[in-house]
Amino acid sequence: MSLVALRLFVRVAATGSFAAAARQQGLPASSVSRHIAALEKALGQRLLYRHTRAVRLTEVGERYYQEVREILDSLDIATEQAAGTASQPQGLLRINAPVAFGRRHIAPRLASFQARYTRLETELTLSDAFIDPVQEGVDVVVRVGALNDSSLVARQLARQHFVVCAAPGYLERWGMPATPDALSEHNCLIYKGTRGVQPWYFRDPGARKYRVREVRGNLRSNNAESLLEAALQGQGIVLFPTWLIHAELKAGRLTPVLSEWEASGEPAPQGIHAIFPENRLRSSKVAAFLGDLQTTIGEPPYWDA
Amino acid sequence: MSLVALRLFVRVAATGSFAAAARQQGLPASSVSRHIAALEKALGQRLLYRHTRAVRLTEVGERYYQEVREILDSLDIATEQAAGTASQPQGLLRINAPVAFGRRHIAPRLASFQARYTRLETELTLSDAFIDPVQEGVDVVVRVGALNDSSLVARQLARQHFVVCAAPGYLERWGMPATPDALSEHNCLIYKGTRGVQPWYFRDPGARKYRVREVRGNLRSNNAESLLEAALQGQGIVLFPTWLIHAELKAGRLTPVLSEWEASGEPAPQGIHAIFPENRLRSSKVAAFLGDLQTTIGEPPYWDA
DNA sequence: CATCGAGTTGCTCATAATGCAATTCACCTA
DNA sequence: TAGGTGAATTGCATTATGAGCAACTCGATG
Repeated sequence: MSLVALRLFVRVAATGSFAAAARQQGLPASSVSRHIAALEKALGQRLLYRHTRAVRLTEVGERYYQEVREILDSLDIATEQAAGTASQPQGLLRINAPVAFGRRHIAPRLASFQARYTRLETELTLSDAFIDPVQEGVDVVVRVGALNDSSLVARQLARQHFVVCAAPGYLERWGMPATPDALSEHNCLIYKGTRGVQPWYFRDPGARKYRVREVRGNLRSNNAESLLEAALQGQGIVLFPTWLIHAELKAGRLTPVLSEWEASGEPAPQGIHAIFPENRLRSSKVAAFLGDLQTTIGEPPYWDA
Repeated sequence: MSLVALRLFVRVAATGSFAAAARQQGLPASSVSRHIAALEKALGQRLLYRHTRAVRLTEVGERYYQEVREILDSLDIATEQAAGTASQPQGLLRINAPVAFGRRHIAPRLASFQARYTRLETELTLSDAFIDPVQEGVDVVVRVGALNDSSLVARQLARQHFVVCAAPGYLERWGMPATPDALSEHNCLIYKGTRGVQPWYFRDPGARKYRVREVRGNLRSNNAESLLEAALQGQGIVLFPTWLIHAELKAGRLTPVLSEWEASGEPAPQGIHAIFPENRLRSSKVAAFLGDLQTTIGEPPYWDA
C-alpha cells in the first residue's frame, strides 16, 4: 500500500473523477486507475462505484475517505513542521482568487512574497465561480462577498467599500449629481450577474440602514471590467468596490461622486476573505501567505488609504 | 516519501536500532538505512543521531516520531476497518506471553482460534522479561502479576489463585501439614527471582489480610518448572498459581495442602492481564483474540473450575 | 448516429528498491 | 593495546515497480 495511492484516492473522492485527480497530481489517468485498483485490491474491498460519467464512493469508501483525508492532512502537517523547523516554509502553495481581485491585489504581491520565501512555489488560479478548496485541492481560496459554506475557516482580509464614480469628462458634460435620487437623471452602468441586476444601496450620513435607489442606464454587463472600461471612456456612472478602481481614482481617471453618502452594492457590509479547510490553518505555507497578505494589504487596506 | 520509510522510522525510533527494525519488518538492514536516509533527505532534517552503539532520536525526530506513530496507527485501524467490513479480521497478530503461561494456556488455544479466523496469521513469542508492546511492535502482551506501566491499556483475563501442594508420595512420607506454621517442618521449594526469594503468604479463613509465613527448603530456583519437576518427584512442597499446575492437580500428581487457608505468592491478589497500546483496542484482530481468550478461559478460569 | 470524454488495459522504458557483499566504526574483551 | 564483534553505511548487480503513451471500451450528449 503506498502513499500516492492514498493521496490519489482522496483526490478522486474529493473531485469525483479519476481524470481530475490525475490532472491535479500531474499524472496520467492510467496511473490513477491502477493505483486505485491496487488500493482496492489491498483492501479486498471496492471503494468507488465506476459509474459511467461520475465516480461515486462506496459506503466503505466514504468512511475510508473521511479517515484517510484527515490522516493525510495530519501527516502533511507533521511532516511540514518537522521539515520546517529552523527553515522556511517550502513546497507548493495553491491559491485561488476571483479574477479581478487576483489580478489587482494577489498577483502583484506574489513577487515580493516569493522573494521572501524562496523555497515556496505558488500556483495561482483565478476564477470567479466559487471553488471548494477541499474539492479542488487548493490551499487558500480568496472570495469577495458573502460566505455561505460552513465547514471551512474564513479569515477576513479587508472590509469592502463601494464608491460611486465617473470619469471627469462625463461629469463635466452631465454635471455632478447632488443626491442619490439625482442618479435617476444619469446613465448608470450596472452590473448584472447570476443574481440579477445589482441594486445600488445608499446610506444617508448618520443613518444605519442602506436604502435601495433606482438607477438605470444604457449598459449592463456581467463583466465588471467592461463596465469599468466604459466608465473610463465617459459613458456613465459606476458603483464599484474601492479595491477594483483605486488605481483609477488615484490617477484621477475616475472621480468620486456623492461621497457624503455611503454607497454599497450589497444590503449589508461585505468583506474580502481568505477561506481554507480548518486544518490548513496550521500549515506554515498558508500562515506565511496569510500573514504576508494581511500586512501588505494593511488596515485600512492600502487601496482605501 | 513512502509509507515503508515512515513505518521503518517508527520501528527504528521504537527499538532504537536499525537492525532490530529490519528484523521486525523482514528487510535487510541496508534497506532500512536507505529508507531512513531518504526520509531525512525529504525532510531536509536529521531525525536520528547515529551514535555508535545505539540510535537516538533528534529533537525534531522525537516530535515527528510521536506524530507519525499515531498517524500510522490511525491509518492501520482505518484500513483494517475498511478491509474488514463484512469479512474476517486478517493480517498478522503478534502475541507475547510469559513462557509458562503461554505454553500452557495460549499455545493450545491457537489452533481453534486460527481455525475460526482462517485469514489471521499469528506470531507467538514467549518471554518472561517484560516486553513493551510499542517498542517490540507486538499487538498483545500477556503478563502475570503486577502492572506498572501506565500508557498502556490492560484487560484482566483472570484472577490468579495460588495453591500449596505436594506430590502424594511426599505427603505419605512426611505427613500432611495441619497449619501454615507447620510448613517450617517441611521442605519447601521456593521460587527466587529477580526480586529475591518469593515469600509465602497465607490468609486465615475469614481474615482480610495476608500474612507471611517462614518457609525453608533445600531447593530454590528462578525457574518455576524446575521447582515443579522437583515437587512432582516428591522432593517437597511448592506454592504455585493454579494456572501453572492445574493439570497436575487434576491428574492427582499433586495434592493440595492447607486448602482451608488461602495462599498467595504476593501480598495482594494478582491477575493475569492482556496489555496493549490504547489504540490497538479498536483493532479487530486484537478484539477477536481477546474475545476468544476470554471466553475460552471463562470466569472462573477453566483451570480453577 | 456520430462524437466526445472518461476509465481501463497492454506495452515499453526508466527509475527505484532489493539483497548481498564489502567497508567502516566504535565498543568490548582478552 | 590489539583483535573481535555487532551495527550502520556504501557499492553493485538484479529485479520489480511505476510512468507514460497509445489503443480500446463504454455511456452520454447533441
